[in-house]
Amino acid sequence: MVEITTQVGAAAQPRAPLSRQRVLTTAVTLADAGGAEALSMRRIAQALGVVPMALYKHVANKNELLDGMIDVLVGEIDPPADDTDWKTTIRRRVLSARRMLLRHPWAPEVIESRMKARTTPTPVVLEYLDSMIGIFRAGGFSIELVHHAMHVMGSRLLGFSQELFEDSSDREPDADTIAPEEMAARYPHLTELAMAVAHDQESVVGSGCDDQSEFEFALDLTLDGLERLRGAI
Amino acid sequence: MVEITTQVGAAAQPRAPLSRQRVLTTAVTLADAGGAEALSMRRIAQALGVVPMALYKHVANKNELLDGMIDVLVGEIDPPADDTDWKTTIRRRVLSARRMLLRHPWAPEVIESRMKARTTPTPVVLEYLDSMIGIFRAGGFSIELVHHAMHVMGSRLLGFSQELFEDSSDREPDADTIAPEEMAARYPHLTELAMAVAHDQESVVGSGCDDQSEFEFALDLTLDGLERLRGAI
DNA sequence: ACCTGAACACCGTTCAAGT
DNA sequence: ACCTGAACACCGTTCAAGT
Repeated sequence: MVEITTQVGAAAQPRAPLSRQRVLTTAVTLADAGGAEALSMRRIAQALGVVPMALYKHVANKNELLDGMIDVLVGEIDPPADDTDWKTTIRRRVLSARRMLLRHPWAPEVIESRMKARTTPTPVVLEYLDSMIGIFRAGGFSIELVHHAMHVMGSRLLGFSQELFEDSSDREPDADTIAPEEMAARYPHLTELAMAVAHDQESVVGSGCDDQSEFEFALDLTLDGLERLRGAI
Repeated sequence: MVEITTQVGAAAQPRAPLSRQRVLTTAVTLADAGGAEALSMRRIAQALGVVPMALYKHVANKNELLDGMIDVLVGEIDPPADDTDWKTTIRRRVLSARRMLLRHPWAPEVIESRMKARTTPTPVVLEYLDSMIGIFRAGGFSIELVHHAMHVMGSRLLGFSQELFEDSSDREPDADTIAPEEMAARYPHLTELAMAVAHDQESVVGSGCDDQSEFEFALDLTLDGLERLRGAI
């Protein structure tokens, strides 16, 4: 009964042989479905129909697996266009990174935790950063200003500077829900802002705040600020 | 033997009675020393000389404990000055938040993970955000622009927009160290930048990149950009 | 009524015993 | 030589048994 899957072929190999790539993409799929907390060596192995120890032939340990997953994500970011100005190229690429991130909401947390620990980013990430720097340089930025620019862009380079709070659906149940009138009394400014935003978009069904255009607003404010400094620093 | 610590006093109570505050500050101290991964209910209990289950009288579960720890950190941010303009007030407060964060390097990861999950931020965080919004409003910002501003500031409000990579000391050992000449060949732009930064600060002993001034550069670029829009939006 | 030890259902990773 | 089951040292949390 247990042997059913392997006894058919002459070579007696599992249907699709395990590979680093297959381990990584399975892990990404698992995280997409269940979040970062659903990622365990044991569960990945189970999803692949394999004993947990089999994974250790393809990744040294869990941290290396997480690094590999980040590489998979960076690979999903569109390559730079080479037929337009620096600003458009950077803008498109960052927005592509953001789209990637929306497909993998667990990524910021994992990237955050891994960037704290690693000695050097993986070659894939280095290549990506190098390419970004190259775009600024080709656009006429001094190396000093490029350095500032990379810091200013910060995590936006990888598609996020985290929204302080995710949208309201899909949350843990809230223990201490507060009455709206008490909310308004205690946090008057927050309430004013929430009402203004809601009123602004009364036609839209959603959360009352368009994260995408807010992201673009921040991105453009930053890019415009950098452009103003180009040549001056 | 086991009874030694409790049999002395008449009331037979542990030396310092457990309290939510003591649980939280102990957890913060533990994380400061060992990072986010060192934070376990069992270890916190051990540090308090208590059985793990005793913690559950003061926090509902680990997530609520993490939220409580974030509240402790927000409490460390200096209150706003009220004798100066909006820009100085925001700037000082954000820099105070950043100093808090430098004392607690595990915080961004924890904040990131908790903000993904919670329904509503804790009252302490809400109060902090409300106060920030109030400063912008008092500075003559329209509610629409304040909304944009809060998004633009993003995680910088809590003292971080994460440095993509931490400084080089205190890292995991690096498996695949690369030869400098191969580094230069593969990542020319990255190398140019690294060299320029190193040369820039040859007098300084440290990592060759002043994170503090880079943070301030990004902060000021953002604040200046917002000021330019004040009144226009 | 209160407290808590043991237990449950998990982890990542090691390692020796099996083929 | 290769593979892997069992084991180790952990988790967060439940719950019944003890006082």
